[in-house]
Amino acid sequence: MATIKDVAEKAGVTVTTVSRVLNNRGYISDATRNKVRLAMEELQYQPNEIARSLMRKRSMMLGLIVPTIAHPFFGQWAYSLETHASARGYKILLCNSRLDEAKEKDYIDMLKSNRVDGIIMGSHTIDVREYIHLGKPIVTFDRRIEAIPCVSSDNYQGGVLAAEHLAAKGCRSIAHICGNLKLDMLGNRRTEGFVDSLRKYGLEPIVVQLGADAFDPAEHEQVVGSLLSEHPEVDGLFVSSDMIAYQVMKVCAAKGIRIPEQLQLIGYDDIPISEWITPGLTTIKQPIEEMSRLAFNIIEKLIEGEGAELPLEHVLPVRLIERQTTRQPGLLG
Amino acid sequence: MATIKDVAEKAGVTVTTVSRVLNNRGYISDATRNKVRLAMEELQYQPNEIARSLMRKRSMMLGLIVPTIAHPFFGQWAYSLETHASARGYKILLCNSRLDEAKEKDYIDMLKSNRVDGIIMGSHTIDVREYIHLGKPIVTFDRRIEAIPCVSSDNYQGGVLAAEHLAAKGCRSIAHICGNLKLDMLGNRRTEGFVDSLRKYGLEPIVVQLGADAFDPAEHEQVVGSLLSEHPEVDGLFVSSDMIAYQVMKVCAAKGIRIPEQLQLIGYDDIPISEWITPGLTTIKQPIEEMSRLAFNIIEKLIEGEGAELPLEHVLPVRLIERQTTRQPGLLG
DNA sequence: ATGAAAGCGCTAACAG
DNA sequence: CTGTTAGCGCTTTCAT
Repeated sequence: MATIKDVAEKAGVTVTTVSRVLNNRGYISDATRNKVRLAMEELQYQPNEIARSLMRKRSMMLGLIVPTIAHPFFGQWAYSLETHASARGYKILLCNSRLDEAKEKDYIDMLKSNRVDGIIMGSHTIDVREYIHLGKPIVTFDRRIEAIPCVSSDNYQGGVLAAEHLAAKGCRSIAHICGNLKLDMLGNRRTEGFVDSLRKYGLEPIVVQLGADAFDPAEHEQVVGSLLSEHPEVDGLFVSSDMIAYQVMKVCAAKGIRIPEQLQLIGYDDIPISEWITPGLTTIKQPIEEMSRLAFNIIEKLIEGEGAELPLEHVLPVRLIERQTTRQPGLLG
Repeated sequence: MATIKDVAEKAGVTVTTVSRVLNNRGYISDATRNKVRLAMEELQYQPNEIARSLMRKRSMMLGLIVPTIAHPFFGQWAYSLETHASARGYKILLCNSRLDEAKEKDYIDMLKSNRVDGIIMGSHTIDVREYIHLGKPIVTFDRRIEAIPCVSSDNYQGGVLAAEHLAAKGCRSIAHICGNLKLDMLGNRRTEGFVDSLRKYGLEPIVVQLGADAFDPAEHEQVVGSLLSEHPEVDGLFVSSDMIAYQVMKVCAAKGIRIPEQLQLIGYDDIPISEWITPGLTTIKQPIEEMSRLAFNIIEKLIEGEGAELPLEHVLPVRLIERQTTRQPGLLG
């Protein structure tokens, strides 16, 4: 590939001059500017961003760590994030941590070595907590770590909404399936909100945690299966993601449990499909677009050194989307 | 951040020596090696990969261009790809082209400027075809461009399988919804295979194309809606992605069309949810894992300069997964 | 076994 | 308005 030097020689000027027209800095006569432009054209010159990054100490790269981009929620989130980032000239380095401590650490090291300007973490395990003392802008999603800014949706409120909805729909025997509560994610507050709220109604839900491998469908199915077998009396179920809700549907279909007549179901996230399938999934909608925009804005501010006055917690509202996996008003018993 | 120079000073050696222990090259006494190691520890030194890339002319970065990572198929694909890449020390730069010509070009320029070692294109528009004369390793997914290696699944066969299945299930009035055929993607062969095959049965399907904005749910819904309104006789429908199949389900639910009794439906991709929902979606499964591994292997070979003997087309088999949106054997009329 | 020096491609004073 | 020079952090001959 042509370098700035090649362009300079072809145009009969020095590299400084070429650099000037490249960056629109300082005075250049139209004549030389045109000569340089022409040389660039002819050589199909493309400035080497690696060299620029080295010089400027600014890579315009952001590290994005998610548990897995294959999960629809993180896919949408990453999409929005990348859209905002690229609109501002930032590129995204994609990392799938699989919620694995060692991998997370390796990715963080990798991102530091590659001198990304900032890191957006949608994933962190227990161990990574004390590990993040990189004097580098970070923002987390749904994970509070010390003095690191965090954007999340109102998980507690999401749990409350689900609880109130099931209670209002007449459920008496309620269960809840959530991710591993040991992972210390704000998502756990969904469970807290749900349980706290139900207790106000004098109800005590059965709570089941999924294993450490948070994205193993087979394990999920097994957990759902034994819950419904051991507790056939359950008539209301709140799960912590739409994906799990679908697995509940599968198990129910196999067991002949009708939704919502015998079991009312509420998911979390509101991924696009939830609106399309039959019965439509009642779920708690997270404001993905706002969350990703906010996360980007924060990291950009941090990079620009304007992070001082930013609050650490950014909690965005959620809302319950009522569809057909919970009973319709007319059918209320 | 500490530089190699800081380490050298702290250890009382020159940068050359530090570089040596960093790269395990040449002779170093154990004594100095340890001194250097210690200094690195104390300074929390992390080699600057940007400087290394500049020097080595090798960034260990791969550009990944997809229409949108928010689509479950590309999400899964990108996940697998990143898994293979990171296992071999490569990083992934994520680009969402939105199937927009201008954006694609910009991304390609960006990737060239950033000196990625190779590009994996899961997206290309008409215009980008002649644009790709970057003397850089590329592999495409589902898109044949001149002398560029391409991995795809057997799209034509996918169409054939769908046609045979619908015909065997007794459908007489068949329709097909596909992406924009102008986009010259191998995915179009699904339509060809489908139509060719049906004609052998003396059937002529109605073919409806989606608009240019391939991922606009509202538009999809509208297209599906008018197809089913204008052709109430349709009893078999093959759509080119599971996501569209779900929208068909929504429209059918609204119109009171029962699946599979009145309308049999086949999707494409076999995203995870398709197995869980009720009725389970009959669909054509693409071997995502193999396709991503192959794509990575090819790009790696290309980067290593061993691409000469590689064939240009890599077509992997698909298979039909029969579920409940097509009639069960026992119910055959 | 270690060091000195040049250079990767680019930017940024400082001259003139 | 343009050129000279130094340097970003690292690797790599070539000496010693």
